[in-house]
Amino acid sequence: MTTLQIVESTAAAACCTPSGMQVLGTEEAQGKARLFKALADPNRLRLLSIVKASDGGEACVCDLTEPLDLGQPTVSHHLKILVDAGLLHREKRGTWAYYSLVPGALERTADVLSAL
Amino acid sequence: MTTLQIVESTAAAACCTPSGMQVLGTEEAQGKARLFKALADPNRLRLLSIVKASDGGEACVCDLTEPLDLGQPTVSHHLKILVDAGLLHREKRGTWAYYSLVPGALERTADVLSAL
DNA sequence: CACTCATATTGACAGATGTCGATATAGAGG
DNA sequence: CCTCTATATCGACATCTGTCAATATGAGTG
Repeated sequence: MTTLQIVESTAAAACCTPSGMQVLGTEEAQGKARLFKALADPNRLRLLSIVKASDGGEACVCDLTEPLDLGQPTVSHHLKILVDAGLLHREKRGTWAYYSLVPGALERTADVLSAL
Repeated sequence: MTTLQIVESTAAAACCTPSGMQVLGTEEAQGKARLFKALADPNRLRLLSIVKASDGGEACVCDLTEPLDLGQPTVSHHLKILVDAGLLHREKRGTWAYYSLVPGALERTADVLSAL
């Protein structure tokens, strides 16, 4: 039975683990779980994938409804979750809403795993 | 409106995206979502973190119950989910069950994100 | 075998989540 | 102003999920 030190980085930036054995604190874990919750749905993964592969790196809702075979309200709902998670960026131009990957967001999420 | 090619890698290994614009297929997305589902809980993230930081890279249930402030059945339940997701390895020695990170599993999961 | 300790499984239940249909909002064009 | 068209929000519903208490399993020990 080893004693582990629990680290709660109160502020946002959880950078460069100092040293010693440290473990995710409750608050940190909640924040990171929120990120993975956003990724924990096949349709949302496909949304990210389609947006990433789209011309110009952006897509509007009407481009996303058909390939997912979901209703428009459902797609809007998933997009909102991805935006709230900081993974997608939303820009309204005229009647259309264009969604694009937040630069580096996926990479930062990947780093969370390596840094676990 | 751009036409995107949907790729369904029937077999397991989804390596080296050939070229062109490609998008996660339904089946692939489900499999990958299952992975992230396992990570989409703060207590499971803490479990991974504690196991990783533990002496010898392994911990038994009794080491994990207290820091999480959860009942033993609940911890067992979370551990099972992580094992089923291929993230943790379970080895029974005597009365105790020792859990350890599956080597490279977190890194492979991180790669899924970059490869989205 | 009887007893204990560590872990797993079961059943129940509250709360979260994904989906849809209906409706609201809001910009573009007549 | 009225009408499209694109998107967002709302309300409802079935399903999934995290948690616990109770119980089962199974190894070690007297």
